[in-house]
Amino acid sequence: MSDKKKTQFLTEVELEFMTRLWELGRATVRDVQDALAPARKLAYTSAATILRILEQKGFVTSTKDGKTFVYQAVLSKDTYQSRSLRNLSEKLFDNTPAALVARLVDDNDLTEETLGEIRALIDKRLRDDKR
Amino acid sequence: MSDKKKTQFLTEVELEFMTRLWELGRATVRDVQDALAPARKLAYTSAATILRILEQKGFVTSTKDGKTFVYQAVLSKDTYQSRSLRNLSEKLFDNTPAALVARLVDDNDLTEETLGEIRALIDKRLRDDKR
DNA sequence: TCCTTTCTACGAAGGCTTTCGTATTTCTCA
DNA sequence: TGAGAAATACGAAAGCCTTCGTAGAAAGGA
Repeated sequence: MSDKKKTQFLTEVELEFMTRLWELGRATVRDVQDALAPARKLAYTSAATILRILEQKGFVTSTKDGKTFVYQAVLSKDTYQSRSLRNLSEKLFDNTPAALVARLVDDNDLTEETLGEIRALIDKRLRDDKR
Repeated sequence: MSDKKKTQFLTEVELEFMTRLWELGRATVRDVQDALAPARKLAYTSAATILRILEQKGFVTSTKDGKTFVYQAVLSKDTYQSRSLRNLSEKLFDNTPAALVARLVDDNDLTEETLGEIRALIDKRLRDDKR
């Protein structure tokens, strides 16, 4: 009666929590709460609720250690990054990844160094494909 | 008493409408409704409500043509693309655009042709920067 | 003119998100 | 063993999103 698997994407707060879980690996409610930004004062029960919801949605699993739940991400960060990029490309760039990169590199904030890194990535991928 | 300017991002349906407006330029409620996918049956009043909300949020403006409102995007698609990419990079890629591109090019769906296009874009940008 | 069509204005319903409080259970150790 | 600390379970409140219906205004033709 759990995963209805309707929602493919994380809400704002859910992403915040998943980010902590991706960093921490296995973590309790307390661990995650402590890992939030210091300014982010969230009641313990609120943190517990978010993790319970994430489990209902199938994004994390829990095992019990004594009386305490230990949570772990099921959805990997890599997978979610890919999913998010595919979605953005589809919804905002006519399913044209090159257009997405074009917009990214047009951004004035990008340093020449970053651009160089990006080109190196592409070159490597093109070389690897050749094999 | 309008733009509270809290929300920087469009909701799902708002993006759907903005996409039509970006394509149409100036458009009435009826125009936008007609431009939606045929399978997407949305009541006329629903479409009118969405456009009214978009105006409240400052994403579009309207002028009156007779008794009818004509809407037009204030937020450009380019701007919104940049904003969305910056947000994704920040929230999911540790503010590292190169990591975003790395994930994109690791995606198996990308053809060699697309990769070539992307590299050309980077090269052009690097060349332009030199001047 | 007045009837019909088309539009705007507005509110309400239902669902989801975020936050938290209360009640209950479980563990620990003095 | 029993009191206190810490965890879970659950629901409620407030706010936003999406959809639509009703009411009323505006326009135009028979």
